[in-house]
Amino acid sequence: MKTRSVPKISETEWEVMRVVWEKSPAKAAAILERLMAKDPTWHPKTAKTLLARLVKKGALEYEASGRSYEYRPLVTESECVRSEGRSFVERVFGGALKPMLAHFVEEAELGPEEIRELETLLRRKRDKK
Amino acid sequence: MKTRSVPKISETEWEVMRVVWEKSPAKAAAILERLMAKDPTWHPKTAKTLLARLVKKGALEYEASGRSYEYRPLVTESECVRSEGRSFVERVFGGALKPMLAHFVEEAELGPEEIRELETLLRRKRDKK
DNA sequence: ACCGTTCGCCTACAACTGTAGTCAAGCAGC
DNA sequence: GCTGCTTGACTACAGTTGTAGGCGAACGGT
Repeated sequence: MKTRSVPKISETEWEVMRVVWEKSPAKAAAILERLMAKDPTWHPKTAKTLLARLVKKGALEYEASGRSYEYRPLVTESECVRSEGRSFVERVFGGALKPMLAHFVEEAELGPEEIRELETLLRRKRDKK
Repeated sequence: MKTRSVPKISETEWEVMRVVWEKSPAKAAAILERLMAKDPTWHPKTAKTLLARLVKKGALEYEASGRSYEYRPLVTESECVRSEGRSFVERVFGGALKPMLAHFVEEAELGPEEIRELETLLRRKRDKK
């Protein structure tokens, strides 16, 4: 699996990307609407600029559809999540995964339900190994 | 515990901060030396600039010691880790902790040793709850 | 006392970010 | 067919980040 390098998605751009992943393919207007639903302070122009930048970065592509564009992702959410995750662990924990997991397990507000799910994941991981 | 807002530490600044946390209090020269030990491409001037910026941001303070400065952190590593962690989960997972943990458990290269430690953490978490 | 070395201070500068305004072209209704 | 709203293209602009250069003061050796 060739990890064709994922473009670096900035903080605000992630917000946009998450909408596009969710509703792809989506028109700018629809994306904006969704963004504003979550956070009414979004300005149309700002969203537009970000879409354009994401296209330039190669994170999105568009296809003209009548008067407007339909955007769709060029990178998958998991790719980006993996990439951001790696960079995060690298930056904050110097690459050490276990301390990172330990930290979050401590921090997290997890219900017993979720804890059990994670335990299952770990067990499977251990066995499969 | 008043979460006096942690200044935003950038990618490269984290590298510097990790050294300072490790060796505090430390003179610029010592910090630079440590940085170069890990990555010889560090330029003295660059490190200096970052130290100054971190001071301006309120992440470090210094105290004159003879001809040079001794730097020491004004924010603890855990504070910063918590803060970065929150922002990361927010940005990439929309705030959902469990999916985040699940992701890393899947991704991670963990030895059976480490898996057991994590299982223990989870168990304790569950019982204590 | 002089000179090179060391430091910190200020400056530079391009790329990237967040945030938004201007402009021109086109479709939509009157 | 003309007018106005929609939409994308281009422009703006300050703040942050990565990377470093120049300058002047002080230190340390000769």
